[in-house]
Amino acid sequence: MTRGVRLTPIRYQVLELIWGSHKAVKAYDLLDRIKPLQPMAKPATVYRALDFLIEQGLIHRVESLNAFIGCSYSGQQHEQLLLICKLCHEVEERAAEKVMKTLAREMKQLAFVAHSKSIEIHGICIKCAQPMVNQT
Amino acid sequence: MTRGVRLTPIRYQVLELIWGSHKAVKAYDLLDRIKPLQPMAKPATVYRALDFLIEQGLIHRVESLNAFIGCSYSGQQHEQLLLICKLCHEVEERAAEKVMKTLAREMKQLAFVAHSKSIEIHGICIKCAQPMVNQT
DNA sequence: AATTGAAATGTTATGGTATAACATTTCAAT
DNA sequence: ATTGAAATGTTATACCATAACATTTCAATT
Repeated sequence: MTRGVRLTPIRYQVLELIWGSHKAVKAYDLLDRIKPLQPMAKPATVYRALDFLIEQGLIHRVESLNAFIGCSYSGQQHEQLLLICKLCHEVEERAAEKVMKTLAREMKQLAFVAHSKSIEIHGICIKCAQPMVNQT
Repeated sequence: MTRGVRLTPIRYQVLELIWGSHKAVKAYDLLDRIKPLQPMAKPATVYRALDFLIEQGLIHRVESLNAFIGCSYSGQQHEQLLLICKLCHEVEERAAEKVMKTLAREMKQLAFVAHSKSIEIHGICIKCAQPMVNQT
């Protein structure tokens, strides 16, 4: 039986597109952008690749945007929060260990067994806030 | 100019339906369920009511479910996390002040100005875990 | 009581997101 | 060469959400 995980051309192309953007990417935008490479591509093509990449921990789904972002800590731990800038739309991933620890303590206290977490913060990133400061 | 906020029949009916459920409710389910009361109702009818109720802080959108849940702390603070049980599908809202404080500290350190937060934890709630324990 | 203007609702249409179901192909292990 | 699971192709459809414009409601004003 084959046991190796296969990063096929389609999957790789989707991954490249996602990793090439610091903004979250939408499934149908991905579809448009892989069509030149994979003229046969249809929604299912993209969604299957996305499912695979998420399973492998190579990308994350951004629930509040219905979009996808490359994982900055691939292979490592899998607790992170996402900082989503309303201005530049860039998404930053942070491990935020203290937050996660506090959260874990809280869950334990409530006897809630967490399987997965979606922590998404919308606001203004430092790069977008800085220029405003300079306009004194 | 009218300044009072108006909880019209449609809005009230939608709110009642959402508050009557401990599970997150989908927009089109709401549509089906208000149709007996409001035969004219269409998707926009429901989505407008939902927008209003969210603005007023009476309900929350559950991003990871594309669904809506009543707010347990209406009118008060508005930092909360949602615990979503995979088994019974009930959603519990928690203020989790320690978590929020830790998160605020983290945001400050990163100079990220948070406007809104979506913190959704999927797992098994205490009520659903308990029965398993009893099956010794 | 009539006027008025904003808020709310009615209505039609469409766009965006995602998956089910079944057919076919690929590919590594045998 | 065979084979069987994984991947992909293909068609269809379901689900989620909003745009745009028409009409109605209703409280404040005249």
